[in-house]
Amino acid sequence: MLDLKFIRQNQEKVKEGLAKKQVNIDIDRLLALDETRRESLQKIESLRAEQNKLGKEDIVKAQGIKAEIKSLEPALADIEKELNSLLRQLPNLPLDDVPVGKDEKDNVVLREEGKKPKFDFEPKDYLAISEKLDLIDVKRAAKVSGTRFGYLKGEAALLEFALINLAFDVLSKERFISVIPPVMIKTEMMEAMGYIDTPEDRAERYFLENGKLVLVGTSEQSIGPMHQGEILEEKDLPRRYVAFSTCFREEAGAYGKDTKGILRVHQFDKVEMFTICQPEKSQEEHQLLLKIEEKLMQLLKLPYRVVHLSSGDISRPSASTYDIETWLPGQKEYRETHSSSNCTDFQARRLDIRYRSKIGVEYVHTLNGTAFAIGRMLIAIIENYQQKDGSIEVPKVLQKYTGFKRISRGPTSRN
RNA sequence: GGAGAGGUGGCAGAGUGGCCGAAUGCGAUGGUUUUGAAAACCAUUAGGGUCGCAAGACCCUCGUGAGUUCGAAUCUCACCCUCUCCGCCA
Repeated sequence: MLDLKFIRQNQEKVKEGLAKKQVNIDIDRLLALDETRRESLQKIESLRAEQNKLGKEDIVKAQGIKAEIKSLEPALADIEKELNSLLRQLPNLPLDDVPVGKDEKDNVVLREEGKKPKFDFEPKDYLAISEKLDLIDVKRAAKVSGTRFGYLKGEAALLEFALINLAFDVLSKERFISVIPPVMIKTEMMEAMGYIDTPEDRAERYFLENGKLVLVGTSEQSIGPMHQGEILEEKDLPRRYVAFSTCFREEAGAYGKDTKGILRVHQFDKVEMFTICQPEKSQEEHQLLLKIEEKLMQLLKLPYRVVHLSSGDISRPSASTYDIETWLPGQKEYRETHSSSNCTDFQARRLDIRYRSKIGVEYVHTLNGTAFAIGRMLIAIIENYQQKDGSIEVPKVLQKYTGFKRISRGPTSRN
């Protein structure tokens, strides 16, 4: 949510920002409503003041004022309803350094890092490799759950635990607080996080039958509301969390896209970072999250590139987003594996998370970033670490967690 | 799932129709004292909104929402949450 006062005082800036985000909302209508609201409010408040002053001195007159207030209130309520609904529809505005553009085609590649592996054979696609080694079973998953599901089996399952352990080890050292959060949250919390404001957004969520709960699409949605309604002390900031959770996504807008394998599935596990900080520190914090993501990639020795998303491609709550795309030699392209966003005070306003500084009480900024999205990391590891003989080498940093160095057919093969 | 108790400021806790945005204690902040600290003492200390250049004035908020009343933390209803006991259960 944007600050109404800010909108009032920066009309052109807001309109510009909305245009950059490819969103069309009538700001003039919003401002007109705001104007009427304040007029109406003044009238009602002065009546109330009069009523309060009267006390029990003139009960008949007080009754008259009461009736008058009652007659004015419905109009105000209507105005506020429309005003709030308009306010809710506004996305966060992009920061100044965000590349202006329509969609993902306008994203800007900032840099490429790591060495792409060289093969003296034609590298295979992760599905082909993992089918042979019986690591990923999408056929049986389709039988049991439908399309866009998968079973991770054998070493793939163990590799997931290794990745989780690596992420938690690295992030604990950075003083992140480890969390395993609920994956079902109240719809009002999902709303406060800014993920069900539009019909398209709603279609992406799994709402539970009881109507009160919704499955998270990322643990960010569960961690953010932890501090809902709280006023934090400045000395407790930044507050950094690392959370592991399963994530659930309808992938409603993705018909026909990435239908094979486990690149885009309804359910996957993810280690996610979420931090809360002072407004003036959020850009720096965003760089920290990105740096940690890159560090994790470097530990795995995976080739990747960093992309600054264009204004038209970033999510509603975000003011600036960097993606990390990892090189997949089997598919000969970079695919998104990480995403980190600075949501500034957008979520904090709706969640009502503030902090107390010397100057006063102010809204915090919230940020989130992927540590590891497990499925996609498995894909990246399998394709980058594949060997000529069809086996997969385990990245060195993970070996101490897995206990094995190579995944190949042999005594471990299963049915 | 059944029975009972309860939700008040940063925390603890009083308050059962106007004198209450709210006693008291703790904490926090500033000050006095001290070589420094502690202790003691003094002062300040909820959030939001409207108007205003400002000083300030006024309005709203005691889990949430509706209601009764000239007037609600206090009475009524609904909902949410927490705790205790019983049942069930990984």
